[in-house]
Amino acid sequence: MKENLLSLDGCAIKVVDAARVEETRQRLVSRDEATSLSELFGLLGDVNRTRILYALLEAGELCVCDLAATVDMPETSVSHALRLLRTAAVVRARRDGRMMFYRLEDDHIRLLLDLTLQHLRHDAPVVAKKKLLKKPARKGRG
Amino acid sequence: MKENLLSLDGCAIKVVDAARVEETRQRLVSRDEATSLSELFGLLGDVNRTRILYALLEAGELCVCDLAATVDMPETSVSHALRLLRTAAVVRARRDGRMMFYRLEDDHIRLLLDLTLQHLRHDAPVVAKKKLLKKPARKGRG
DNA sequence: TTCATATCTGAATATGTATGCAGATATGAG
DNA sequence: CTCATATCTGCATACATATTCAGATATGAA
Repeated sequence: MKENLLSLDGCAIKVVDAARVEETRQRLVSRDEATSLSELFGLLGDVNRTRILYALLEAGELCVCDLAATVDMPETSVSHALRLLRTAAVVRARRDGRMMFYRLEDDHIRLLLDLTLQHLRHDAPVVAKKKLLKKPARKGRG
Repeated sequence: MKENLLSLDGCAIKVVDAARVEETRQRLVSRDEATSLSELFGLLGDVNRTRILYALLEAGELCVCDLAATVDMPETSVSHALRLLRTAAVVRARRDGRMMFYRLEDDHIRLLLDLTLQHLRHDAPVVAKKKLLKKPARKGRG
């Protein structure tokens, strides 16, 4: 009999390795941190914002209209996207006359984008792209 | 007169630095790559999945029930989350008897999680958390 | 075989989010 | 001042996504 019961907020949950669960729970990121992390990731989880960010990674700094031209999107959409990214301190804005120039906020962001792109290019398609896999087709991945 | 016109798919868009736009467009990640990248980021853009991943980062390997206990979520929710992560090759599953053990797929993922957590902890709150800024309060920014 | 356990899956709904439009704001020129 | 340009913002809707439930599958035990 390996199973144990671990009581969490008054609700008993069956666990196998209670010690490891307890230890992991203590070292786990807090809910607030997890929320912040997921909000950051969520911002990158949109194709248009992603393209904007990688455009900035390549270009260094671009104004809204050039950014819109680069990623081929209406300026309004780019502006909406940039607002979210700016609010989350993923990009930084600088005004020059009537124009706003945007660039990535810091090297953490650049590294994050670069690392993920490397991951993608080395590890092949990340997502099946379709509506998940209709068939499990669990084969060559062992 | 600095402005130029750059024609893209038959639609003229005003740009400031046409050369930089053109160069950036050529070096920009493709749409397919951007889609894959954003899908990966999108997977991390959910608090529950984020907590699951950081739990795996701490624990190394956990079965579904221990994972559920660790992050304090119903097993069904954890299973749903794991399916998405598994499909995207973010986590890897191993069966042992009736149980499935999950761990992070590779070091890219570990590095990504670690880097982002460092970014968060060094750079303070990533997102304002509220409904964006209610007041523009555009004042001291000049 | 039958039963119990651990996990998975599909469907419904409820919530969140992106997109485009219309108008607002900010800056520079005259 | 007025006008034009560059960007921003709020709102509405259309789309996507998380969550939950009920039932399915897979494995082990008897």
